Parts: sequence; C-alpha cells; structure tokens
Amino acid sequence: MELLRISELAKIAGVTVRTVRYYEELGLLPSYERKQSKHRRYTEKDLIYLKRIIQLKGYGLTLQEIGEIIELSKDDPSGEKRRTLLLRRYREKLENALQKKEEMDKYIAELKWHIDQLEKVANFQSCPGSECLQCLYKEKCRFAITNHERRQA
Amino acid sequence: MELLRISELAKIAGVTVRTVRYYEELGLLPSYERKQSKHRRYTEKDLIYLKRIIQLKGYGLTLQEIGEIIELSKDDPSGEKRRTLLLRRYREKLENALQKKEEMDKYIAELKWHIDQLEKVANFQSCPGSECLQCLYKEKCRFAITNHERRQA
DNA sequence: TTGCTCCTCACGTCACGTGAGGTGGC
DNA sequence: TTGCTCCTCACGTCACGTGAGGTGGC
Repeated sequence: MELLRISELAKIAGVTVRTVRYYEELGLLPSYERKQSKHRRYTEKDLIYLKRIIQLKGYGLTLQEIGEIIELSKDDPSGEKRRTLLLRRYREKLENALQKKEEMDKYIAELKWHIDQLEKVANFQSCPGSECLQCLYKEKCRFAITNHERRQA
Repeated sequence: MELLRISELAKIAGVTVRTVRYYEELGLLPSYERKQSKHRRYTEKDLIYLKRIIQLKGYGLTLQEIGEIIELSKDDPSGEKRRTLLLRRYREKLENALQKKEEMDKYIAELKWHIDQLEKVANFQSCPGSECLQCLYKEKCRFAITNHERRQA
C-alpha cells in the first residue's frame, strides 16, 4: 500500500493542503510522528477519515461538532453513543435545512420582484431616503418606516 | 422630529448596538460630529438607511458590495449607475440562490436517508474506517474510496 | 446621588487563505 | 545540481461578539 503525500491526499479529497494541516491541528486527523522525514504521509484509511469529515461538514456540522463525534468514537465500543449524537445532529441540521428552504423561496420571489421593479421604474434618484415616506411603493418596501415600528421603539 | 439614541435605532432595526457602530466604522452609516455630547443621535433618515443596509444584506450582498452601492449614489444624479450595479448584484444573487436551492433539495434528501440508515442499521462500530472497503453500503456512501478516484490522484 | 446608557479600545470567533523564509526528496 | 514540494510561523479575512475600564445624562 502506497503512502500519499499531503498534496495527493488533498487533491483526491478536493480540499487544499492548508485544510488538511488545519484539521490535523484541530485533532480531526491523526498527526503521526514524522521521524526520518518531516513530511506527512497518509494511508488510505486517513483518506477515508478526511472524506468523512468533509461529508459531515457538508451536512452542516461545525468542525467542533465533528470533533465531538470523533472524540466519542474513542471510547464507544458498541457505537451507540456515536449513533445517538449523530442522529441528534442530523435531525437538527435537517430542521434547519427545511426552514432555510422555505426562507429561500420567499427570498427568491423577493429578489425577482426587485429585479422587475428596477427594470421598470423610471426614476429612483432619492431611493432610499426620507423621500421614502411619500413613496408610492411604501407598502411594498421593507425598509420604509411605518408608524407601527415607531411606536415599538 | 425626535432624535434616536443608538440603542433605540438598533432595536427598531433589529440589530445590535455593536452592528450600528460597525456600519458607521465602515462608512455605511453617517458619523455626525458629536459636539456637546459624545453620544450618537439618529434621525429617521438614518433609520431608513440602516434598514436598507439590512435589506441588502438579506439579499446576500456583502458589506463591501453595499458600500460600493452607497459610494455610487454620491455622484450619480440620474441614479442610472446605481440601478445598473444593483441589477447586476441582484441577478448574481438570484442565480446563486437558485443553484443553492437545488443543492438544498439533494442535501435534504441525503440527510433523510442517513437518518433512516442510522435508525435501522444494527451496528456500525467501525464506520467509517478501512472496513468501508468491504462495506455493504459502499456504493451509497460518499466517503468510501473508489478506484476511479485512486486513478485520478 | 444612583444606575442605566453610552463611549473607546482591543482581543476573540470560524475556517481557513496567503505570504515569508527556509528545508527536503527525486 | 536544479526545481518542485514540503515545512512552520503568523498575520489577514468577514461581520460582528464580548469584555475592560471609563464617562455622560435623566
């Protein structure tokens, strides 16, 4: 089994060399003692670990959360602890994602509306500004002041 | 017209006091000379500006991009320059958003699949690890090594 | 006078990017 | 021997958060 150099590992995994070193620094990847050479060498097992980290990051876990999962595996023969924590995190991220998706739809609709407006409205020299208060689009604009808000101050 | 204190302005706009000061520091909000008092006072016009910044941020513009829009208005009587730049940015962000939304759907599906798997699979003590190479889920897992990738190294 | 709000530094956060300056392996 | 890759600092980024230590206004 050939050993991989850091640039090879990084390339296969699709990250930068700096990222690999950073993960090692955080304890997410093993740092072997480098005796004869000061250069890092990696096995295919390390590649799997790295890809796993990237996958979990893709699922929205922070590097700290990923670190917690890895720590857990060190004293968890049955794997139950890890399974429980992973399930919790996955469910959290799923909920976030579902909510974000809904916001996304509103966001896209709003952007489209604004593009449309910018293409059609003839002049907007003083937009936004105090002129907003008399603006015809007052009700549709999100940043115009309303009396309701003034009262909440 | 009453002047607002920084905390009042921030509260109405839904941001922190620190954020208001930060935007001033970046030149996104005006910094009046504070003569008699060292305390900042804001007009309703300032509130509109702040809400505008927040809105643009909501559309995915960075503070730097917002700064560019604001700079542009300073020498742009017809408003044409600003309209053009805004349209460009909006279209960029819209494209990003549409792409992100598609990724989102895959992401959600994948998370659901993993939750399902974690609930059903009986044991995964050595997952992930070199055991992945003989794993039954090899084809479905994103982090298992494939020969294809090995060749690309 | 008390306490709440304000002020200015200035360091911390997150996940790396980006040089600087030097060394190792084919 | 040359040049490509590797190494370790260490500061920079983005949009603020979070104290520390001090002052101002009702």
